[in-house]
Amino acid sequence: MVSKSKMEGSIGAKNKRKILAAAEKAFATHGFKGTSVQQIADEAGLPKTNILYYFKSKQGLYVALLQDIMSTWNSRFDKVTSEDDPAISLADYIAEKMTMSRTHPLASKIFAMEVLNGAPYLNKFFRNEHVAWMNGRVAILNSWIERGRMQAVDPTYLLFHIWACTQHYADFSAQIISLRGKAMKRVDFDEATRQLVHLVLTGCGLAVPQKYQEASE
Amino acid sequence: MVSKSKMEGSIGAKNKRKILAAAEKAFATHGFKGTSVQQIADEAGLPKTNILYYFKSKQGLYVALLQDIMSTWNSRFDKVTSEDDPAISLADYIAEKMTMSRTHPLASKIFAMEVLNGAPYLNKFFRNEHVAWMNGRVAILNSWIERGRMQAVDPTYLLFHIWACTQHYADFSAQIISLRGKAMKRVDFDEATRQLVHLVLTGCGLAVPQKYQEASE
DNA sequence: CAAAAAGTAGACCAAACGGTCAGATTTTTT
DNA sequence: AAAAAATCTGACCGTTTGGTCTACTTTTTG
Repeated sequence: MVSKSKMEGSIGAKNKRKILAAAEKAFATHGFKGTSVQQIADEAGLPKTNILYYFKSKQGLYVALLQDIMSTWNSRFDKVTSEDDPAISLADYIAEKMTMSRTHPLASKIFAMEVLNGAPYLNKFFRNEHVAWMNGRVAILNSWIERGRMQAVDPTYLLFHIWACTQHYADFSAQIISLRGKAMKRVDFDEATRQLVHLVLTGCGLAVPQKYQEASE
Repeated sequence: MVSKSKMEGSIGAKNKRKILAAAEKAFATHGFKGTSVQQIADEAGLPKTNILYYFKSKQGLYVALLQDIMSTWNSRFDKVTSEDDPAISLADYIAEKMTMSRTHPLASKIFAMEVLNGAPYLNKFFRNEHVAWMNGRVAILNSWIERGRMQAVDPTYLLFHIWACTQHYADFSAQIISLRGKAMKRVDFDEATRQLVHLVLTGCGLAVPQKYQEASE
């Protein structure tokens, strides 16, 4: 029989997940310094000492949370090739990122705060995996451009702009809610996605795929 | 003779400016909670007690800084009318906001952090002046659309996307520097501006004005 | 079932922090 | 020059915080 002390469903693993969820909520709302271990403990329904038991320190918990967040940021766009259709690939990527902002806004906010503060814990990740990812995607975009499948825009800036717009809906939700007078519902996200897909694809000289033209998919 | 105790160049006014500049730097780098009054004092070259003398409290200083920042965010776009040219008006607005991100990145970061944390000190501003500004600009954009001077895009989402992209260059500079391998210089900002103007204007069915097509203005 | 490992929990501590206070010094006004 | 206002400064204080230590309980293992 498999040892239970290292299983997924063990007490330890369950509590770790509970703590990470509580920490995500607290850090996203008050920042790293603005969050006390006690707050996370209350949110998780556990005594403070237990948090320090499962994670060596507050910083250790934060780093673990950051890694947890980054590991969920995989996308179908990671595996797109020069043979794929530019319009559909980009539109789907934008839609995917918009869904992320709608379903995981806290993760986006924590990432944003980390980068705002100079990304002290992400700089290594940026310089390694992230640069490699970027180079790969830029190469694909350039190959599309060379083959005349899309207009000659700068791939790097294009990706920056896609990230900026999609993440904006999670990171700046407070401003968006104030200005709209109401929160963004599912249908609003769908409409924003269509607007953004139209903006980006038209801006790249691409036709907007059918499913992003009227009703949502 | 005018009383000197209330003049611009008086000791008090000069120190207040010095403190605000130091606070901007510190808050942008470490957040509100992450910044100690002592750090601001050191940065300003003044004893800690003086900071509390000029501003009642740390929070009072933060609010004063926030107001100071918001008061510098005026734009020529505020006064654009239905008679103006959509392409030039939007392109100039984008260029203006990009310049802001290049010359005042700290202000942008503090604003971003405030909104990320739910905008507790800006909600009133959002619900009043900001909503009024928004309504006015949306009306102008809609009038352009009605007259067939630009494509029928949603003005609200369009403005969100412009803000997202332009502010991204200030707020996410750490990520951008890591991915590019080097900081954004003046010429890089000019290129990014051209790319963004092209994306947005083309996406709105507008022709890109001459001065945003090749070399910078 | 007994030993070991994992998890729970209260008491406690040193450091950091925001803020106060009283008094000294400088600048401005009359 | 004297009074008044503004500015400066060190000493000090109550609170909060991250983290440790120790002891107890539960769960897992052999």
